[in-house]
Amino acid sequence: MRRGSRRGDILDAFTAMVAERGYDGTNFGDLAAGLGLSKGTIVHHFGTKEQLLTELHETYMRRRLAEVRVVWDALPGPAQRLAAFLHLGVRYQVVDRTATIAFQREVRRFAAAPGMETSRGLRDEYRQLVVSVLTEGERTGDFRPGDARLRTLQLFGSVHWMWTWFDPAGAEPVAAVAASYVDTYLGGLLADPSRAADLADPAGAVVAVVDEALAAGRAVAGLDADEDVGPS
Amino acid sequence: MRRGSRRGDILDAFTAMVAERGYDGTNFGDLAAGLGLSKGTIVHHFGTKEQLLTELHETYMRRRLAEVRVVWDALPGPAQRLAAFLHLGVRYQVVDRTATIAFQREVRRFAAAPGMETSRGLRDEYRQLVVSVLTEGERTGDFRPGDARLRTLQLFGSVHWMWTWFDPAGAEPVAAVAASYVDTYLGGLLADPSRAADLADPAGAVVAVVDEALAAGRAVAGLDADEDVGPS
DNA sequence: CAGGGTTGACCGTGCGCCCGGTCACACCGC
DNA sequence: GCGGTGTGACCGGGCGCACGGTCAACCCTG
Repeated sequence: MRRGSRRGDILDAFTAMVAERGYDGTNFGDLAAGLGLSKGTIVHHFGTKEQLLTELHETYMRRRLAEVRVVWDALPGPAQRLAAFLHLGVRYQVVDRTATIAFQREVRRFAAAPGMETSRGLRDEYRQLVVSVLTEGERTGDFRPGDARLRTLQLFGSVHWMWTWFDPAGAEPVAAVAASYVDTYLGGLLADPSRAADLADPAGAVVAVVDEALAAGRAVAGLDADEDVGPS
Repeated sequence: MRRGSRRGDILDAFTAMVAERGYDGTNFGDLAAGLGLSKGTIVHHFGTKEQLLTELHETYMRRRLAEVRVVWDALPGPAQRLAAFLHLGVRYQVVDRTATIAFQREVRRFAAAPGMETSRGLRDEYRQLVVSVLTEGERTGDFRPGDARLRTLQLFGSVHWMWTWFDPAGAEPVAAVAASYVDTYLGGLLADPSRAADLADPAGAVVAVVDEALAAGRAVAGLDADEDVGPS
């Protein structure tokens, strides 16, 4: 609505194209053609292709951190918090799908790129939150002792791999995937594994908070519907 | 040492470059320069860049399936087999590192590409083995009931994400990572979680078989040392 | 001398980015 | 109200380059 709606359109289209084709496969020509404007206009707004990517990454991570803040405040215990993180991670395959794919498919490649310091900082912040939840849970005795960093990376891996196979139009609903992941993962961590079922339950308290966080996030972003962009 | 040493050299160099820069970042010019020959020679041997990638993928998957066959024969129970799969998956970050990174960093992108049918078939075969181990283990009562496919994908995810962060020269030895992953994952699956520690143990029976399988695989490939190629 | 291995000049294409310029509009003193 | 001045979105052609791939000729080796 404001000045710069054009800018937003360009970033959105860029995001969609990166999700479909990857960064290298995305070019100004097709992007401009799809938007009905010229290559020069895109350059005018963003300067370089790299800048487009930087903004994509930063806005993405900021949305994620905002959501985490909500669950963090609403859920006290480390077990609930960890379960919520996992539920959230899985939900991104549907909630903010296009951006999620665009972001996840090549994160590693751009992690060390110049100009990406900010977004890398945000990612570190996110990861650190999970690590601290794990160490906290070990301290309280909720979790069996173990390496918090490795466990974090194990969790991140399963979530970051999802864009690879998950089909939002498929038979398997996201909630079911999240439930399965939480059940298995938390089952392996909890000192009392019988608690896992409750934390995984799609109708349980944890998921209720997760839904709330996602709704809040969508409100901030301006309720952009998540279209069904499938990567190629 | 290998038949068509020239061809082998080119494929090895290609693999190393893809691991470092990705497929798009890999070009004939640099590749040829690095090998001390001309672009034309590479084209003469392989025809297209795509062909290089196809061979990389197929040889990679064949090596992996050969290893799996060894553990499959040596280990009877589903719990042991599953643990061995995970140990193997983690070990690839060191054993066949360069090829592993070249393979994993963009698998998804080329999954549906024409000419990749064979390698995709091999990947399906590999995945199906894990799924069948999981269903078998559920039948025998070793594992708690759950969705075998989702659990497989969860496992694959954590393993496929490793190239992203694992540093073979770092303080954390692979065996420790594997132990942690197995302990957590199997702990979440087993009807009797106390069995997990034994399956994860780096000095245990499962790992012994895994080592054997990897040694056998390396013998077939012609004992190429695994250099420390770090992705960028 | 046959034929595979190798060369290096060359081609066509696609892409990121630049740049001179148009146009609509807001703001100004008069 | 009106000419003048500035601003910023947008255009579109094109430069320069890098890359995948071609090709005709050369050089060994058996």
